[in-house]
Amino acid sequence: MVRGGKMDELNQILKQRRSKAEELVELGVELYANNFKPTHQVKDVLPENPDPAAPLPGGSMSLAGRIVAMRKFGKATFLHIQDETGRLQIYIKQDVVGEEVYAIFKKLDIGDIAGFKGSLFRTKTGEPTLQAISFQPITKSLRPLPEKFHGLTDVETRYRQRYVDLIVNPEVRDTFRKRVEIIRLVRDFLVNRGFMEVETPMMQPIAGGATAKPFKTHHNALDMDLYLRIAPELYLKRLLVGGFEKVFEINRNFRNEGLSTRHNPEFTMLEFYQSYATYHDLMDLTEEMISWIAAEVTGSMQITYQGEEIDLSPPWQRYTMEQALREVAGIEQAILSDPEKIMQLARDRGIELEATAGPGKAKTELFELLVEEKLTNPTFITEYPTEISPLARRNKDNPEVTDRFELFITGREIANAFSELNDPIDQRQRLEKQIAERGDDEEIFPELDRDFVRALEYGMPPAAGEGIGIDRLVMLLTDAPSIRDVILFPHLRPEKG
RNA sequence: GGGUCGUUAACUCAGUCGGUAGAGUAUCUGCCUUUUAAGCAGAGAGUCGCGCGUUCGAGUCGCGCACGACCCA
Repeated sequence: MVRGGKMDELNQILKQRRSKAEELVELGVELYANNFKPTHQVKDVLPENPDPAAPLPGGSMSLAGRIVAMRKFGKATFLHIQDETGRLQIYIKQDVVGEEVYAIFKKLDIGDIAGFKGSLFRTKTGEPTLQAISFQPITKSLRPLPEKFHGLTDVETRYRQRYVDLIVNPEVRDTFRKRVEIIRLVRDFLVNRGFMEVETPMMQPIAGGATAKPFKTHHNALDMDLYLRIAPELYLKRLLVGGFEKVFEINRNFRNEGLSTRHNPEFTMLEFYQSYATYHDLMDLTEEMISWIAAEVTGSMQITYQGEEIDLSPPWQRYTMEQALREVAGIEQAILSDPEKIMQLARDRGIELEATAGPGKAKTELFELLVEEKLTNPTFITEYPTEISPLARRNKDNPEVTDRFELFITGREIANAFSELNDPIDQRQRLEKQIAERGDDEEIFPELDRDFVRALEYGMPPAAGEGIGIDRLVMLLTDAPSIRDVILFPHLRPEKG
């Protein structure tokens, strides 16, 4: 839906607001003043105790905020202002502020930002209220806010004009506060365990570390193509070679693929790497980190996601992929053990296997089809086939699988981790094999990252690394149905086509 | 990419069988000094997403397009 733009110039309400603004100027009011200094925020003056008898802070105070509701009674008005910390009722009446000041006040609109000075009292319903002795218009609003009762619900407008969404929908503000808190907690958790936060290139000459289509861009001065990174992995491992033993990065990745309730083209990823650790160590760490964050953010390790009860208290279920196919999907071991039979089963289920695909690929596809969505409570899946895990270390006892896990919660992949492959010769062969098998899609794996292999040749300590999709974690902990609800400005097509 | 649904006033939504475009909130005017979805009386406000077609006549029917949501790939 196309809204805004030149049509608005004709709109009655906008005209009225502009003419009110002119009237205020004629009365000597500065429409966009910047000299009001609030002494308090709403949270400072409201008692934590909702008891209507709780004592209120005394004395004179001044607060600023956006006017979000107004009830006018001729010569007196009740209004609510909203600042970052909450809403406060204000009572302003003519015989206190004087006729001239009150006449100016009457020209304010819902949506304007204003400052009020006064002292607190309780109304007869017990609501803490600022009795204004003076006020100052601070910022004139030329556009009306959405209706007070239903608010703004149109999702398109909410995403396009997130600023309006944030003004009128307190739960949206809460979600993004929680997002910030979750990221801070992740950071605290890792820093407290001796991890060092680093920044690695967002623009890379070779977009490696994952299998995805990258965005392409161009550096003019160097006259070279660059790719927005699809993962920081290969750079973080270079740092392990360099001698930093525990590193992490929380930053954006970019993937040039479809959009959905779980995919935004740019999304936030945590990746961390720990030298001398294995993927088993990271399962323990992940359990501890996510359950702790959940308790900090939601107050409990038992959460509800879209009506489903999720128990995040450790220990979490751990299955090998074969176990999951057996226990959750009910596939017989005789089939799982037979490469021909498992590939046939995959084809029978409608999975298209490329000529180069082996039984590992078939198992992975069957897992995604039959098991993933059933993993509601946190579940680690281990022993991913080597053929789909080019960067992971082979299992010592069974080279067909890797020392890798993925974590699923609410049927969605939340984390992916493995003991890192640090044998440069094996690494080179596996990357070359993957490039050879990439098919006709040349945008994926454009070429071998020779410098990465060279780094491994200097010797990378044994390490385990993990990626956690921060957006999905935030969705889980804020009960958000769509990734767009946890990204402030999600990607949308332009308004005017 | 495919399917389904949606797009009407600033916001939230009605709109019957194809026959003058509706409500609540918001806005404006008047009354109103403890209200809180304040109240009472009155008023103004529309490119019915865009285009083409069918028809005497289209918000309504058909086709196309745009944007969005959900499902599928």
